[in-house]
Amino acid sequence: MLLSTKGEYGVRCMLDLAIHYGQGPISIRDISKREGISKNYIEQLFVRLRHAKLIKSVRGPKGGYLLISQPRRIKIGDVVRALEGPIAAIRCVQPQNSKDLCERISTCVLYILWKRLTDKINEVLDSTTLEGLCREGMKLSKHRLAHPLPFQI
Amino acid sequence: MLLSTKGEYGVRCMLDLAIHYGQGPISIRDISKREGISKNYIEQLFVRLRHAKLIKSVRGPKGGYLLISQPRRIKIGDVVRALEGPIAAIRCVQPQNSKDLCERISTCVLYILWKRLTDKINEVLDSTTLEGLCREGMKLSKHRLAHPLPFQI
DNA sequence: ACAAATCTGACTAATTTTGTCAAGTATAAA
DNA sequence: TTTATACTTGACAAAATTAGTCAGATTTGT
Ligand code: FES
Ligand code: FES
Repeated sequence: MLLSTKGEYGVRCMLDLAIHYGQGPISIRDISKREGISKNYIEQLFVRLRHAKLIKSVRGPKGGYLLISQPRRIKIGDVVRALEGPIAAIRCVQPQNSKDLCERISTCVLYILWKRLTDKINEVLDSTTLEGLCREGMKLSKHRLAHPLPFQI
Repeated sequence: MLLSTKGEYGVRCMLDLAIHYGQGPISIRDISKREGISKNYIEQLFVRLRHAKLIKSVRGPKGGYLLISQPRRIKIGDVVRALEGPIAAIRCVQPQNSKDLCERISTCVLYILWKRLTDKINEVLDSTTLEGLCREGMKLSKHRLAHPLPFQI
């Protein structure tokens, strides 16, 4: 699997924030209820997202989290990378420490393949924004008017 | 990371077999030396590859492993899936057991994204064959004639 | 018989994942 | 000013996965 629950849940939470964009701070408690993800775990994810400057926090009562910029400006790739670290097919394409380095990169035919795959993955993730997902979701929900929310997550 | 060392090393070994295709059985000992991967670990990987009918074995002295079909017939996707199981962006796209299932698939806007990403990944992996890699490798080695092998792994 | 090789299953240390928990700090509202 | 709300931080830990290792059994060419 490319993503762990960190990435999966984190993107879900960011989409939740995007849906409620412009409505003031959204509390973790509310997100937790809607998405069915543990409050404590969301806190952990939001540490990373805040550190990556994708969200900001408001403390105190009526506080919560907000997207730091418009949903149209936030690429899913940014969210995923903030949560999971660099996305790559194998280690040597995005080396994190010295032991990830291959010495034969310049002549390695497989490196070319893994690099091509890595680029494709990031391309897909970076060609989708939170706003794009919101729009797709609204289109989906038009076909199922019974549902109370604008669309399901 | 999309692939663990199982996938990374396994593809390396399969490419090694492809390079020596038509030269009779190749022993794990030789592959281990060339690729710098533990003999014991390669044995484990080859269990999966044999079970997936990608390689066959010849026992006894002068024995070893051979590709079961021509390098042009073997897609990297087949190799990777044999080693790592189904390749997917997140669990619910290729559910392995009941707890991987999401109940909201039909209305989930994120499922659409993860599915698109998963398809793209498999598309890249399935559009490359072992022969393709061999050819690319030979092209690379033409530019570095000093090297003893046809090309480096 | 012997040696070269595959084959099998058990075992394990290290790491990552998937969280939980407790004790803080900041602040808006009463 | 008090209080309740909500973010913040760091520690902790069970479970799963990764990345192998190892011992022994089996097969077979010479
Ligand atoms: S696998 Fe890293 S350079 Fe070949
Ligand atoms: S994440 Fe599985 S259906 Fe939405």
